[in-house]
Amino acid sequence: MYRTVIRDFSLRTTAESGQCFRMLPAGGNAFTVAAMGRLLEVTGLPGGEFLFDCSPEEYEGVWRGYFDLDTDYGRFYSAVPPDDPFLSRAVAFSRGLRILRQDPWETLVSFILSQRRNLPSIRRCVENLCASFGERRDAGGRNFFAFPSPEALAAQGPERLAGCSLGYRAGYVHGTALAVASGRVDLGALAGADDAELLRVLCTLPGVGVKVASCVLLFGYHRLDAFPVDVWISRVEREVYGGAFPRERYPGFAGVLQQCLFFYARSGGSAPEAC
DNA sequence: TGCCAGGCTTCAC
DNA sequence: GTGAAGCATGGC
Repeated sequence: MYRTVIRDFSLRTTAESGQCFRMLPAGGNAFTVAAMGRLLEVTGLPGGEFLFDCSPEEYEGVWRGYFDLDTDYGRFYSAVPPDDPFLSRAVAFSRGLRILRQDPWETLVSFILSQRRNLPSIRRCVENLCASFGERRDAGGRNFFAFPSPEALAAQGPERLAGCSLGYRAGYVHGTALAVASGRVDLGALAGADDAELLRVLCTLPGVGVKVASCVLLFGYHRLDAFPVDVWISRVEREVYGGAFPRERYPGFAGVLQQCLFFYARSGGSAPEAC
């Protein structure tokens, strides 16, 4: 067990913001996280304290980085100008949200699955994939399934993947798994590419367009300039910003604000009449 | 029951 | 180059 105080961190907001699909409520203020081939339970305590059910070494070596706890998010939020009341409300509503440093492969497949689905449905698909083709692991007496490797998914036919309720996306996942498992696309080497090159290469994968690739940049490669535009953000841009969100005003962290806007919009946030 | 969901691909034009 | 249709399935 490891107990520590963390500023500007909300488990619930981070878990429910739609950036990850295996961070689930575990009763009270606790959440379980399956990531990086590990299972973790985190509990929010009074006074900004958090209890991690892992050793101090694992916290320092794995989870501190995964939750991006060394980044000062207060700096991002305080940069929001008062002349943008909608964004100000979105940021206040999303306080404590952090952009997780997720595995690029898991992020890539998860967001291929996300197209034309809602969050509960995506979570179910991801869990189906893990239970069917992921490696069974034991975490201190609790069993869970790691996210399946590219090789494991490439070895399945699309029809077997479709058995996980992937629908027409089964072919996309299979084709992408083949490209990664064969080495045609090297997700590790792409960590050294600039944003434009990374986006370009990801868009060569089946089922990956600009939106999915942008999500992989933001959530899998921690490129905080990436700004995925989905149906919710598109709606906000159209109804609040007259066409396009001024992302150029927020160099280096527009993606953080995108996630706040997405979370706020999905939660029912709407523009005031004055906007 | 019907609409919609963190879109992408294909095919006219 | 651009716009529209088609796509599988589940949640609400």
